[in-house]
Amino acid sequence: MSCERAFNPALEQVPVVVLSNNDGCIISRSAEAKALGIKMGEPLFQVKALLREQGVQVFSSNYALYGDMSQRVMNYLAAVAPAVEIYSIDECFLDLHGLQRWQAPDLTCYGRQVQAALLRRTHIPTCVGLGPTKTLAKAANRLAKKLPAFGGVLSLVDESIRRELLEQLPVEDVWGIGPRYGGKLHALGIRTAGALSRVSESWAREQLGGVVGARLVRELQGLPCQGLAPSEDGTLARQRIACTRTFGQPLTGYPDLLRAVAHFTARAAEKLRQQGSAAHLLTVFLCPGRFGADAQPSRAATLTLPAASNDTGQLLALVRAAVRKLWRAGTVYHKAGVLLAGLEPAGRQQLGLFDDPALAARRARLLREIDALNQRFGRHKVAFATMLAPVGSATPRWQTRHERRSPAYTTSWDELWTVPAAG
DNA sequence: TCTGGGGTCCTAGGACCC
DNA sequence: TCTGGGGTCCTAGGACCC
Repeated sequence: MSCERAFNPALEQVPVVVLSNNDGCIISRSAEAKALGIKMGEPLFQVKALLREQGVQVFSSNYALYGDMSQRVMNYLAAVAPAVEIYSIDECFLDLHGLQRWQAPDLTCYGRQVQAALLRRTHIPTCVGLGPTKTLAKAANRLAKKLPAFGGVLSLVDESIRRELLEQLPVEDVWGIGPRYGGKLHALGIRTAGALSRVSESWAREQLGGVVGARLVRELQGLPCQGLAPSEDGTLARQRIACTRTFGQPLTGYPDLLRAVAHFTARAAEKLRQQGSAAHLLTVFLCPGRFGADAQPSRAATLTLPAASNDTGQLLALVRAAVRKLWRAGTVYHKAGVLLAGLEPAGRQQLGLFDDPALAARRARLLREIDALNQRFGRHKVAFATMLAPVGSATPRWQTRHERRSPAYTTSWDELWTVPAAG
């Protein structure tokens, strides 16, 4: 929502929401939209009337824009902190050990400077939470968002402040307490983060899933149990890579389904190569409807590759076999996906007895070139034949709906932001 | 009556996160 | 009519090994 606002001043101070893929659910809301009672994750069709009545501005998600804006924010943070861990598209942990200029009581000033600089550079508003553990930093961030008096920056480094403020944080707002544990804790009389920080380790182990609960409580007490996940560029190497989509319109035909799954495979393989991995396991699944009368369980097939691969062509050969096995005539499919697991660093695969190392090197080079072309000219401009529909056919029906998407202001020459002339 | 004591690997399921 | 798409970690249990 903040990315939309950054390029469209007319969205300031009015209710704005952003939709999930396929324009299905609401996944981001401005404060004004929250105040109208619109909930996170709510299906669009259930609130359509309310949105119209209240004049809420509605956007399809625009990941080209959000991803690029996220990178700008993360790049700045990486420049001002000794180490960073990019936790999600809109969150980042900074390790401040070794930060020379700023010491404990001043860390809030540091937080304010970072917050102000981000707003100036990217127009993205942020909240900063500081603490001796990740869990306390998250708690501080949550409180900074909830209590306007702090101006979006709060430190829980000081113990007496911590004791006081953790009492004001509902236990279900603690990082790692979801709906299940939240309900359980309330039933057991633990209602705030402060109360949770005072339970014994053995009690935490018993009630909150073993070692996970024990770590959570220790972190609340200020004893670090999770370090920064190390990686050079701040991104985490994934252990699994998936690409799954609900289709724009349901599919029944085998060729349509195969083309859709082939696209997901190509995308998953790109992500795999991007992080320098190769996969041993490939899962393909096809889902009929999830809702209504003709809802059926999804069918999946997992294949083991003889040698780890990140070669789209090799993966497609297996995917083709899997789809042929899973597909049933007459079933209406709403969603499909590809999952890659058993990842290892690429290029370390044992060559089979009859594999030709020179050929493998040429394949790798070919894939690098294809990735570079698609990076420059647009996703899947160069594609494998399995992905393609006959020449001249209409837009594939499986493609995601995004009827209210804003322009890719920062990543496409054709959609650059234009500044209205003064006067 | 009496029935060892270690391991590993994999999968499914449950909890959580954004 | 219409319901997203990614991820993580842990535990228990089964199959198998010596």
